Amino acid sequence: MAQSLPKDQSTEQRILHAAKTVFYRKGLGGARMEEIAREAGINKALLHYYFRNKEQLFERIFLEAFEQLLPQMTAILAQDLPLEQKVQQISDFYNEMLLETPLLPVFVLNYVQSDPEALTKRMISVNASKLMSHLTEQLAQETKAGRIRDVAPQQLIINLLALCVFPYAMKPIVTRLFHMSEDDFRGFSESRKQVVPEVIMAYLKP
Amino acid sequence: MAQSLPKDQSTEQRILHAAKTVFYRKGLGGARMEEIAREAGINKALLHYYFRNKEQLFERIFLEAFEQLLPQMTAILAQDLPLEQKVQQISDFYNEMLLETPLLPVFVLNYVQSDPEALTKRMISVNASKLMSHLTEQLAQETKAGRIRDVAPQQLIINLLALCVFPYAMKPIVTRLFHMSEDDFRGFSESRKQVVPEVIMAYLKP
DNA sequence: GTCTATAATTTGATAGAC
DNA sequence: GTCTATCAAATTATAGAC
Repeated sequence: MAQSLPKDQSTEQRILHAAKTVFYRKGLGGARMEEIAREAGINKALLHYYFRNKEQLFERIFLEAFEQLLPQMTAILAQDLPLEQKVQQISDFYNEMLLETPLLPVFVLNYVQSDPEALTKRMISVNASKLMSHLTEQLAQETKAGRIRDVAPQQLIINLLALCVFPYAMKPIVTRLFHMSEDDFRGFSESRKQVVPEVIMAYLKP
Repeated sequence: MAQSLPKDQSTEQRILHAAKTVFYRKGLGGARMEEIAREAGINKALLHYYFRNKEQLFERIFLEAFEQLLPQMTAILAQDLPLEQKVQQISDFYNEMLLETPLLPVFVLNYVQSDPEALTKRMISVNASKLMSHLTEQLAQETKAGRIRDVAPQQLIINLLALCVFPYAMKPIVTRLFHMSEDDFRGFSESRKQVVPEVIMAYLKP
């Protein structure tokens, strides 16, 4: 615990940061403990001293990543706000977060796809029942008031998530396809903040 | 299971099919040659007899997968058709193809993300210049004619691809989130064929 | 073409000194 | 807490018989 460096990160913190870097890029199967250790500036033995094994270290990284993906959207949707504001908040949140962590979506999706029990064994219940009923009710009200047309809540959620997340999942392809520099992509990301709500609200327009 | 069937697939075909199954699910790093051999009903030695090493086998699978992702859309967009029909064709194509091969998107995206040179070293030029100029012109015409509003071609392409592909990239999460059976998901996929063009055309509406 | 057996590496994990 | 050295298991790849 007693770390000599006052302002520097603790060894555990550096390990977690290194693990994130390597796991995000290579996945569980492709990542090497050796590489994580090197990235953290230590050796394998010390890595195993902090985290008994690879699985345990991965678990830590994966859960934190997953938490940033779905729950954030459900949290915003659960608020008591006009629909349009929710959509804007979600768009802002994802586009800002994923500009900083563009590897996160594919990292999560890849592991979920590779391990059929990735979600079940962690009781990631994705407690959507309450959320869905809340959203369904809000949509019904807005529809009744004639402010939006009648659409399925599931389709809305999927569309919203797709428009927010997918551009980052394909970042390497997007940048190559459109000959974007890192700066270009930042501008693109910024523009998505407006485009996503535009698309969603146009879709909802009566 | 002796494979003495005359019209049955050749050994090479069965290997490729097995490799697809395993690579799609586990990725390059997570896949085991042993598992591919078992899936193909042969042993490792014979696997190496047909494909010298893992990389070479993977290359074959990856390139075929990538070809199904982007080029199909560009091919449809390059046709001489009204915009709305193109969008519908693209929606139909992806939703039908990905219902059968839902693991494909994450497989491709994961490898592209894991290897920074995945695209460059294969001169996957993604020759979009010609496509982009063609699409840009069509959008300009439709805009001038007052049939659609003025939107950036890049945003349109990304939106279209996101709406088509992302639901399958998140299939495990979607099914869990909405408590869908395989049959439910088939219905969901079918409904996407209409939803995607609805969203896109609403976005384009003046 | 297909197999068994085995070589050659890689890699996750541990032992033990400091 | 951190390191060096090393083990044990897993995994890719090859040799050689049939």
